[in-house]
Amino acid sequence: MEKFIEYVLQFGNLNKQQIDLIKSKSTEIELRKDEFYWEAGKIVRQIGFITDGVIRVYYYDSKGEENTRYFIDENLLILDGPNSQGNYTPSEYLQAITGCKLTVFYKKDWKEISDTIIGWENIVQKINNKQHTEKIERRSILVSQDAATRYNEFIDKFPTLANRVPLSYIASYLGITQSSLSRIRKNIR
Amino acid sequence: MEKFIEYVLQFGNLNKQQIDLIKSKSTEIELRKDEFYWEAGKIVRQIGFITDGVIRVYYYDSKGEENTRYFIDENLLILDGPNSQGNYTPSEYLQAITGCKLTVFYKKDWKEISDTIIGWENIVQKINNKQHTEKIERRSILVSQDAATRYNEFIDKFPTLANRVPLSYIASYLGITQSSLSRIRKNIR
DNA sequence: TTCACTTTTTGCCAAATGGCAAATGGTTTC
DNA sequence: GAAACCATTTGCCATTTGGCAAAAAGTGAA
Repeated sequence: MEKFIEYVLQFGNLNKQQIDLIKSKSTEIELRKDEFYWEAGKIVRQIGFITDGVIRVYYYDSKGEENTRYFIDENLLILDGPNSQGNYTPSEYLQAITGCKLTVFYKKDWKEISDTIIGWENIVQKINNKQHTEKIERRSILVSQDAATRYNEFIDKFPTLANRVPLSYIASYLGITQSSLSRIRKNIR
Repeated sequence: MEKFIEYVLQFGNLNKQQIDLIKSKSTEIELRKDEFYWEAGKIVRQIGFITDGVIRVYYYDSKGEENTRYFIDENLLILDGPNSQGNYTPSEYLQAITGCKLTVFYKKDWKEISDTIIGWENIVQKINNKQHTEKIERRSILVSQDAATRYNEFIDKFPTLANRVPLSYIASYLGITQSSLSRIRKNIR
């Protein structure tokens, strides 16, 4: 919980009363390895903030191939549809690839926070924009560099992940086959 | 101008008075081919909406190579920093690659619209989120598919562009060399 | 038209990557 | 420990892509 507050305070000020409101509406949950946070086609009922662990976001492309779009790690706010109102049904899967801890807010409570705290929407928007920008920048690297460089970028960004998650996930994120990734790792050794 | 109003109305309702306010604050500008809309390092002073033409977004990577991050075409709202407030200095270049027409709003006027029209920020946020999502999805395709497929996606998305802009821009967007792209086009013919 | 300049295509070869299958290594279950 | 199962590495070869330079095609100015 504290992690979430601390994170939010980077984007705007909150007084004690407001912080208490947020705390009172939050719930801590844990996901076991391989458990899903979202599943494509199922309505999303909560807003989540990852405090520990890593989640993998993937989808199925037009050929039915599974594609890892990105990994999301600590200090990331998982909003849902455009503005977290109404029902949202994602087309992606969000799966915990390590044990994860999240601070979550049910839609109704989130709305109450929005309605009560002036400036809350603005803060959330700032966070959302920052996250989007980072995602696009990371994706850009994945397009313009060769596979070994892409893998190194991945290692820089997720140093603890390289040896903890299936190679196939990483390969799919980098846009190469598992065999190629295995050979790249061999060369680095 | 009408194009902008029409676009905005897809995301929320506005009454005549509100529409008139927006119209009164807008300016139409044109960019000649190759002219810059943004330049890295220069403060952005306006919010723009493209009604005609195509703009290329590029940056220089750590090796000093120019990389085309994406093309933006009609009906795209070019916001600046997280919430279009204060001064924002981009690290990207936005260059018109065809003649372009834009509806623009100066920061001060944009703020007045925000302050006057209740729900405006919400509409803008919806637009922004939609645009971000589309960008990420397009980038995803660029990572997971082979070069010919990527080029076909590009043609689908920007059918009029293929023969109007330098090959090097397209190649850089697709993450391949110009020679490779030339060969891919040869195979398609 | 001719010249100068830029963009695109092509040839050649090296390097990177994919596809497939077998071998190896690790983990879990009984 | 043995067997079954899954993940990773490796070999082999075909295909794709890159790097470089020259040729060809296109463009604009005089």
